[in-house]
Amino acid sequence: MEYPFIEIEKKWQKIWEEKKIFAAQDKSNKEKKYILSMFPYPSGDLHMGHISNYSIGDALTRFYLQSGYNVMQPMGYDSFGMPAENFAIQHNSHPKITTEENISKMKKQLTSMGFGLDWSRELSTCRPDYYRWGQWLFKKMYEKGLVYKKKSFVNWCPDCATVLANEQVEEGGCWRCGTTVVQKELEQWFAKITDYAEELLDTSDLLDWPAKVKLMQKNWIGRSTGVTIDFIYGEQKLPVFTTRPDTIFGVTFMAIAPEHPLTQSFLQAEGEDSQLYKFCQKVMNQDNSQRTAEDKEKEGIFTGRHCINPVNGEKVEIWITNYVLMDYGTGAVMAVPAHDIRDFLFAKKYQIAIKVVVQNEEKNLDANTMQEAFIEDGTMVNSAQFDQMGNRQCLEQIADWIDQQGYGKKSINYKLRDWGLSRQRYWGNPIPVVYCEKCGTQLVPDEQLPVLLPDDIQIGKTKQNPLLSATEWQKTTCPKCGGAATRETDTMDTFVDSSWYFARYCDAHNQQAPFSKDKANYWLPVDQYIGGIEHAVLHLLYARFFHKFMRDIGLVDCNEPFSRLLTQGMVCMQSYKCPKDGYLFPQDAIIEGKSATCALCGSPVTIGSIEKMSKSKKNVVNPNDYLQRYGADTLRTFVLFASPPEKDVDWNDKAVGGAFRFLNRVYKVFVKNKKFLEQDYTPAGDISAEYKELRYSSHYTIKKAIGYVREKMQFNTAIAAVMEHLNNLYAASSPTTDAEKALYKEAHILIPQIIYPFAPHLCEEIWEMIGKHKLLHDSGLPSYDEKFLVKNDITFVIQVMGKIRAQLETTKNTPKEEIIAEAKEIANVKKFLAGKTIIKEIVVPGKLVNFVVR
RNA sequence: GCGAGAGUGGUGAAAUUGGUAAACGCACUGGAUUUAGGAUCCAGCGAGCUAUGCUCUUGGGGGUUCAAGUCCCCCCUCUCGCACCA
Repeated sequence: MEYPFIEIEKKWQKIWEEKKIFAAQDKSNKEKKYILSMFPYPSGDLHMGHISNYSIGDALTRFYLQSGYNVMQPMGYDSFGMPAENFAIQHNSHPKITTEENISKMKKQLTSMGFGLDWSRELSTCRPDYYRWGQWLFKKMYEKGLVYKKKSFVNWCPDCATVLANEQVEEGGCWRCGTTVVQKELEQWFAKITDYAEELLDTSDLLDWPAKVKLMQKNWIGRSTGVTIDFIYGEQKLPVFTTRPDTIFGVTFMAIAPEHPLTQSFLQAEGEDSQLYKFCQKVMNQDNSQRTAEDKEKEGIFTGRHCINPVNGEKVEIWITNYVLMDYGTGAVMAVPAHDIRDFLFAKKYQIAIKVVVQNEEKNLDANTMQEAFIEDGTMVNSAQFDQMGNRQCLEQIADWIDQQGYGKKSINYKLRDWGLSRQRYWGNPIPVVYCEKCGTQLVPDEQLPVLLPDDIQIGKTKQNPLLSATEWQKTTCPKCGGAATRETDTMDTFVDSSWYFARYCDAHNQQAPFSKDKANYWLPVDQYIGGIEHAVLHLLYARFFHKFMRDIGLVDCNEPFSRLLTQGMVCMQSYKCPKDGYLFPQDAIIEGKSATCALCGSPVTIGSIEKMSKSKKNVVNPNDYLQRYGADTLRTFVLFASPPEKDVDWNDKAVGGAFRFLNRVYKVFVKNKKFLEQDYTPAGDISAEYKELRYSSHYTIKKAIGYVREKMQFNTAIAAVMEHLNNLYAASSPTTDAEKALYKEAHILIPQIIYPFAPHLCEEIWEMIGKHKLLHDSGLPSYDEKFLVKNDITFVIQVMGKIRAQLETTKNTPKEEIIAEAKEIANVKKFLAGKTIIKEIVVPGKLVNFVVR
C-alpha cells in the first residue's frame, strides 16, 4: 500500500494558498525571520539544485513558523540577461514573452513542491516596476560619483558579444560560455566598488558565513600595504608601487607594461617600424590568459631610456616587459633581481645588473654567483644608513623615510578593480543616460523613469547590440537644453539587478521608492541566505557593495545584507561523452562494468568525471519524474536526508525509495492508530520498563532533532533521529495502562510536529486525521523534559587498559565502589585482571569504568 | 607556487566535541507472506581468527593520554579558490 500523496499534496497546497499562511506581515509583535534562497533565472524547469536549495529554505521557514516567528520567504526571478535573450532567439520569439511563459511554468513547479513562498512579494527583474528602481539607484550612484564612464581595456567575450567584469572571467574564459576572453578597448560604465574595498574587507557583521567565502572575498579584494615611490623620468614622475621598500637600494631596472602611458609616448617617438613598437603590439595582441600563463617566458625589450631612483640618484634602465600588468598597481615595477624571483629570471636572461641589498645569515650572498633570488629575510647591505639592520624590522622605517623625504608615499593597493557594468546586449536594464551634443552626458529625469526597453526589436540577426539599430528609440531630447539627444544603448550587468532584490522584497510594490525605509529596516538583514558557492566573489560581493551604498544614501540602516549564509552543495552526477554524439544523457549510455557504449550509435563512451548537473553536460535528472512517482514530500525529505546541506552530493536515486518508505511507515502507523490517537489520556497507572524506554525515545528525539535543525541546520541527522524513533514506536507493544497510553500517543504526535518542515503535506494530513484543528505551522514545536532524559538503567562499559572487556547493567544510583566491585567479578574482566595489579580505577559517571593495570 | 578544506564499511553518512566507531538510510544476503513484485514484515551485514571469545580497523607514520575518528608533529592523496599581485 502506498500513501495517497497525490491527493494529499494537492489538497494542502490548495489550503495553504487559500489561507495565505505564507504571506508575511510587515509589522508584527513576533520576532522576524527573513529566509531567502537565491532567486533563479527562469529557465522554465526547476533542476535538482533548485529543489535542494529551496527544500532547505522551506524547511527553515516552516521550522521558524512553528517556533513562533514572523517569517518571510519570498521568491522572484533573475530574468534579464543572456540566457533569456538566447532562449527567445532559439524559440524564435521575444524574451518578454518567453520569460513570462517560463516564469509561470516555474511557479507551478515551485507550488507543486509545496514550498511556502510569499507570492504577494513576487518580483521579476525584467518587469518595468522593478527595473525602474534599478535605474533610479544607478542615478543615485552617478550623483554620488560612484559610477563613471571610462575608456579602457576590458574583458570581451566574442561569443556573447559583450563586456565582462573581472569577476566574470574564469580561467581566461567567459563564466557563462567558456569562450576565451579577449581584451578590447572600449568606453564603459564602471561602479566604484573600490571605494568600499576597505569596508568590504570587514566581515565582522557576517555572523555565520562560511570561512571559505569570507576568505575568497578577502583574497579577491587583495589588499597589500606598501609605498608608492616616484622614480624620475626627466620632468615626469614615474610612480611604482612596492610592498618591499626595504629593497629600494637594490633596484637595477624599471619594468613597465606595454599599455603604460610612458610606453605610449616612447612608441610615438620611435614610430611603427621600431622594435619597440613591434614588441608591444605582439604582447598586447595576446589575450590575458596567454599572457599570464604560469609557464609564460618572461620577455622584454630595453627602451634605451633611463629613469632616476630618487633615494640614491642612480640611473635605472627602463624595460618594457610582458610580465607587468597595467591593471595592478601603477603598471610599472621597480625591479630588484637579487630579491625577486621574476626580476631575477629576467635580469639573468637579459644580463642586467644584480645588486644584493639583503644579506643572508651565512653572509655569502654574491650577485655574481647567486643562482636564484634571495627572498627570505636577512640583514640590510648596500643601503646607506639602513645597513646592518634587519630588513623586516626596518621595513616600516624605510617606508616612513621615503614618505618624509618626499620620494614617495605610503600607500595601500588593492587587487579589486572597479566593476564594469555596461553590457552590449538588449535584454537588460537600460542605463538611464542620454548624450546631448551641447550638454554632454545627462541623467534621465526621475519622472521619465523607467527608460523602457523597446519591444519592437530584431534580436539574434547579428551579434551586435540590437539597441544600436533601435534608432527611433535612441532619439530623445536633452533634459537640460531640450535639444536633440541620443540614448545610451548599453544595458546594465544583470548582477546589478540581483544586488538589491533582497531589499525590494521588503516592499515589493512600492511605486514611490525602491522600498520604504521602515519596511527594509524591519526585515533586513536577511537572517538566512541560501545559495551556491559559485557566487562567492560575484553576487555576494556585489550585493554587499550595493547594500553599503544604499545604506550611505539613507535607504537602510544595517551594514550588511545577509547576516547568515549557507552555501549549499551542488548536486552532481556522472557525465558520459560519446565521440560522435557528444555528451550523453545517462540513459543513453549502456554501462557494463567499467566500460560504456553509446545507445544511439554504439561507439565506446568515455565515462567522464562526476560533475555538477548541467543541461550542457546532459547529466541532469528531472525532478518531475520523482515528483510523479513519489511526491514532493519524499523528494524534499530525500534531498535533505542525503547529506549535510553544504556538501556536494552525487545523485543516486536508489535512496529515494528509502525516504518514501519512511513517510509511508509514518502514514501507516497513524492510519492504524487513528481511533486511539483521537482520544486523550490522563496519565494514571503503572509504566513498564518498555514504556519508560519509549518515553525516553520520544523526549530524546525531540531534543536531538530540534537541536540539529536550530543549531546546525543538519537536517540529515534530524531525520535520522525521527527514523530511529519510528522504529522504536513500531517495536513497542500495545499500551496497557492509561499512563502508557498517554506515552504511546505522545510518541506518535511528535513525529508530524518534527518532520513538518521536511514533509509538510503528509504531516498536515495526519495532524488533521487525529483531530487537530489548528494547522501544524501554527501548533508550536513539541517540548521535551530533561527529567525523562535521565535513564534509570544504565549500561556501563568495562575496560581493562582501555580495551572493552564487558558491559555491566546497573541502575542510576549505584555507588561508584559498588560498580567497581561488580565489574571486577565479571568473568571476562577477571580474566584480564588475573595476575596484575590495579594501579588506577577510572569511572566516567554513567558511562564507563577503566582499570589500569600493571 | 600560495591559500583553504577534505580523506570513516560495498555505498550516502553518524559519532552527544576526548569515553562502546560505523547511529539512520541505500545496496546486498537469508527467511516469512504473496499468483506476482520495483509491495510489506523479520533476521543478518567492517575485516580476520584457533570464535561464549580474541585481534585488527576512521589515508599513512609517530606522539600526548587510563582512553584518540576527535588533540599535537611529520608524510601521502584528492577537491576547491587564487595565481607573473610588484
